[in-house]
Amino acid sequence: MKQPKPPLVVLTGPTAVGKTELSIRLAKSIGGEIISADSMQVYRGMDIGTAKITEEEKQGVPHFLLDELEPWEEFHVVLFQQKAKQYIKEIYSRGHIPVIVGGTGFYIQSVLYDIDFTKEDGAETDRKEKAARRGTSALRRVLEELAQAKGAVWLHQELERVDPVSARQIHPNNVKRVIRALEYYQQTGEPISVHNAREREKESPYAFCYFVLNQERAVLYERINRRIDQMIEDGLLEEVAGLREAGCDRSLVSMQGLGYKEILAYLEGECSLEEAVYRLKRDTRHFAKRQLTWFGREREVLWIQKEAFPDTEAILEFMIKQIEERVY
RNA sequence: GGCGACGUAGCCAAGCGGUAAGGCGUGGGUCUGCAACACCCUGAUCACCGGUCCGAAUCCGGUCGUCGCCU
Repeated sequence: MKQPKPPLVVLTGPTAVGKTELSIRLAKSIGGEIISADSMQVYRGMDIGTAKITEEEKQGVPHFLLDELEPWEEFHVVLFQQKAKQYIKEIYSRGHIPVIVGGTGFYIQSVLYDIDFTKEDGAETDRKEKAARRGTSALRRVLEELAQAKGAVWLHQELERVDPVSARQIHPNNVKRVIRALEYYQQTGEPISVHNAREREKESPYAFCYFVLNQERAVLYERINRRIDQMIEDGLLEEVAGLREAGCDRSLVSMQGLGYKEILAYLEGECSLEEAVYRLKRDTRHFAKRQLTWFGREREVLWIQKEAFPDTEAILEFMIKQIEERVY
């Protein structure tokens, strides 16, 4: 007799496609509680630039992983996964269905396939460094310095030596990933390519529905452009200026978020406001495109092409039907 | 009407006789502890016609177009 898998609903899609609004309607009709899978909305005080849902818009639906950290705290997949799993458990205990909503595909993947991040001891050994250096491990720092001093090609050759499979998969210029692979190998003695291959085979522990809301590219881009103009009107400049006064600078992961790094560049006199807005729009469009490629390679995804439905009601109906078939 | 400048991919733009740099945008892709990150791939025969030359985007002539100045 096999245990029935617990239910899980995922609603994602490129930025500005309209996930938030739909998520509330969905959660209300299936008795769901929402877990945000968004690497920037976890931060307090970053509201306008992340297009965070307001209290009012939540309409009483519980939300998690929103406003849980200060902008100078670190956040990454592993943390996300830990917290999300905890919340999922709690939601089950209330007899509700967890609905993961957000555009960070990597985060979604980490819980959906319960990717194993525990092999490494990095998190332990770094603890004392963490406070000072934003969680950058000593080993990682050494590798970063080596990359700086000896160059990307040299570093890549080091990887070639210990993990030729990864070396072939990671472009030499992608220093960040080369470092990660090297770091993994040095900490575990196992090539990360072996780990990745293993994790990739995993079957999800959940009975899930993975919805990707999408719409015609041109329309989406238009929405993005408009949304950014709106953010400026709503006071994005003030929001970023406030964070800056609070001591946030561009070295913070949070300040690398779209809308923050561009406006910070403007506030620091690096470019005109017009230029900053132009870059922000462009980078956001690029981001949406990258999100779509990501979802395109995920398995078992249910695409919802907006223009194929007459209205939101019809989309909701489709989603509920899918959930009934697959999740219960 | 006259004089001058210019006309290179969707846009910006180098080249100035030897067989088309680069940037941006666009499109595609990678990603398993920084992921709203990082990274990779992606296009033209040079307005048109004729001439000179072994060879022309590059020189000459003409046509068309754009811009500026002048009457």
